[in-house]
Amino acid sequence: MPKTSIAPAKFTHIQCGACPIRHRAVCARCDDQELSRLEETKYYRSYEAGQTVVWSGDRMDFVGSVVSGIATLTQTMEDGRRQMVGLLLPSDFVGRPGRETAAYDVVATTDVVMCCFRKKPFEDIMATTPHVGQRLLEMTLDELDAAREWMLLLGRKTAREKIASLIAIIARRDASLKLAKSEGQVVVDLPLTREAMSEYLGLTLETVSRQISALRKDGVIEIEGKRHIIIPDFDRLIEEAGDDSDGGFLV
Amino acid sequence: MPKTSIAPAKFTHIQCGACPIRHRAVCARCDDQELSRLEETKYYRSYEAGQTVVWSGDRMDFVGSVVSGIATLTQTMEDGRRQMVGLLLPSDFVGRPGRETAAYDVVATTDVVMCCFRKKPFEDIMATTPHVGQRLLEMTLDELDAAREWMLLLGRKTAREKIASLIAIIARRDASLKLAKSEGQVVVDLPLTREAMSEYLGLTLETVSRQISALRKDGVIEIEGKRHIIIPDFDRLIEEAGDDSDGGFLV
DNA sequence: GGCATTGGTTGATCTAGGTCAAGGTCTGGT
DNA sequence: ACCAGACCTTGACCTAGATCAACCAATGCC
Repeated sequence: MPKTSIAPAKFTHIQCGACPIRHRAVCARCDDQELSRLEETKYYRSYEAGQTVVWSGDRMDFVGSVVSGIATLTQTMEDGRRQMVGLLLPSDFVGRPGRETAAYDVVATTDVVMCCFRKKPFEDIMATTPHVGQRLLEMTLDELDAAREWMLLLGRKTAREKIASLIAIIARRDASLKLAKSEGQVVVDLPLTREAMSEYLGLTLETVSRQISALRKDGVIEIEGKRHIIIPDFDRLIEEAGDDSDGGFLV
Repeated sequence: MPKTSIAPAKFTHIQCGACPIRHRAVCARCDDQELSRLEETKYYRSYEAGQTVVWSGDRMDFVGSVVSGIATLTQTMEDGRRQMVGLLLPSDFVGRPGRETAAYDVVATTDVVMCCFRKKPFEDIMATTPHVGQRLLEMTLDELDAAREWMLLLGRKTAREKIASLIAIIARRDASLKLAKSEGQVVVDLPLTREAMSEYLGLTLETVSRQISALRKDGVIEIEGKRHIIIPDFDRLIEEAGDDSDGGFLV
């Protein structure tokens, strides 16, 4: 495609044309030259469920975003205590421009496809294309907000509130939500094992299991199988989560 | 001291000439025009210890950075449980470009001087001056890292480890460190009450008090008065903090 | 100087959640 | 069909930290 004159506000997305979710993607109004420079270095990688994408401390020479599946960022202490510090859903960004080595373990929780860019060219484009950096700033600020909400959860919520919060958080970001919500109830498929939930919430997996059972017994949620959850009354769940600010979403 | 000619390679900082700490400030290599645009909207505000700078949910039409003193970001649940989610030391940035209302209570823990810019002009400058956004991205990424370290602390560390971690964190950012370190021991003045510490750490203030006493009894720290702490062996403190990655600082 | 207030310590007791242990259920492989 | 292994649940018991309460030491105010 030949470069035409000054295009009228082209909204292009760095990651790729194929990535289904655009609204949170690293996006830019790039001209063709910029786009092609990125396209050159773009590539896809797939990971199987359970596979580690990068180990904390390892050299990480790419950045990217999750196209499909779910990955986590986790910190580990010497004695093995683990705390999840990031939950990466499709469209989320991975990697830090300007950093050499990974600061956290990145693990594929389900099968994951990622859209990657080698870091060096990406950084070059960031330096020359303000849009990219601006979008990245926006996304990083969102992540910081999420981290702070998460800190309240870790520091002050009870186990029951933590579980309710997690279910609400996942429900809010789950695509299935929009469909099911209109039918009066919210349905979620938990993409995490009980152990992963415990690492997210700062609990043991036994406590997670018990509190899920308790919420079921009290009618806050219904469970089919292990992972499929029906929320008959979302407001009730929010109440159980003890959320003050509900993330400004869906209430 | 009279102002001399145009300094070579102007590294100017948005916040102001007076702000003592420059390395973490929102900095830019601005030309004179850009600088003057910012100068126009710059102003200082002082707050007394204990005073609330902004309430969560309030309109916040400025951004700024801490010049002196210490402020905190805190989240509160309906029933009054409180969790600190940000500790703002001199040079730290406050406020989120692109957001209308404050998401957290901002409280001056000590007397605080802040260097502020009205948000609208600041955002305009961000849009036209890439350096500013780039610096802000860098700072936000640092904050995100700090938040994730904090999440590990909240989710997995024992009360004793939390206290040791907090002392280490403050010591690392304390200016007095450099002097004292060279003399073989590290000296810190805790800028927080026991209650503020408990809100930082997700503990009660009684537990904070007890664990500080315990660390003193075990010789990890020495205490003069209530707030003045001497760390005879910083490595020992780090060990007590259970830190895996020690923030890449001072070890 | 007396007294209230704020910030801190310490003790006694209670409990939410951790730990240890025994099963249960599902899935895939042979 | 049987088995192994991952994943989950539930029970019994224990402990770190919360809660409740008394008290101490500065500081500021009249």
